[in-house]
Amino acid sequence: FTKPSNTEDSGMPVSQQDVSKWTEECRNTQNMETVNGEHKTMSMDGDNDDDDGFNRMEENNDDEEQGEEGGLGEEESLEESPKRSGTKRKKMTKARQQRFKVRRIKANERERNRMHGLNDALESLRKVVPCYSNTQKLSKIETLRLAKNYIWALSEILQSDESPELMLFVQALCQGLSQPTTNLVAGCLQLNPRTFLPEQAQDIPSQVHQTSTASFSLHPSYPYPSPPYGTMDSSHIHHAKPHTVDNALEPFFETTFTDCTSTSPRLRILLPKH
DNA sequence: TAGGCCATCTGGTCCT
DNA sequence: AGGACCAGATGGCCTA
Repeated sequence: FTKPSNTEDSGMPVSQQDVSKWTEECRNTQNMETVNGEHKTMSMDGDNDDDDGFNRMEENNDDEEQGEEGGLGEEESLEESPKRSGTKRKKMTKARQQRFKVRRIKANERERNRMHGLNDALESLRKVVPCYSNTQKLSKIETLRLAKNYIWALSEILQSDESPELMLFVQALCQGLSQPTTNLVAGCLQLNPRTFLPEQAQDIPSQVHQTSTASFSLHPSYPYPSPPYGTMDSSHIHHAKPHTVDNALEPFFETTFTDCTSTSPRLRILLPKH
């Protein structure tokens, strides 16, 4: 996290005392916008007419006659169509300004905590998805995509009586993933990504597809758009370290991944005991 | 330097 | 009224 430039060394307020501290700081530094000419608050409409909360708070400190009118929700009348024009703007008393600041700071803290919780959950997901690595962390989007593929692949296994083809299992795992993540998966499984990438599908012997009982061919209702994101970062190939016993897949397989290089290997799935 | 990823702030909306 | 959730905006960091 990089704190706003005008917060200097105070850091972000994370506690109640920080709230009051930062509130005072905001009062002294006008707002986050132009103290040093660098850090601007967001103006969604781009009109830059000090229509955001902090600026609203600063504009009418001397106006006390407006009254409370029932609280903070009215600092901006929603039914006022020209509310962004800057012509009609509710003026705020000092008390309302102060409450607005505190409320916003508290909301920011809640939002931070919420996102931290989300990230924690994502990290937990990374650990149970194939190819967990402390050094080469999957991005959020790739983690979600891989998890989705993983769930789908495992569900296919459950519906099948026979153990799946490793190659097709990995192929299913990597559907829709970026090249770097595919390489990472391959590295974790000690496979050559060329052997299962969709564009190299013709390299796979046809009998591999046909002998597969747990078909991991593309799911009919399973769109796999080419990832428009991410660079085809070859560094992932270099950084990808083959995982063996500490891999997240290990609990599900009897064999280690060093066995995966054998011809047409079959996975032996250990289904969870109920 | 551009692009990807990320954390944070923010305002809006919905729900309790 | 206040909290949760969401999406847009912004800027920092990293890497090719």
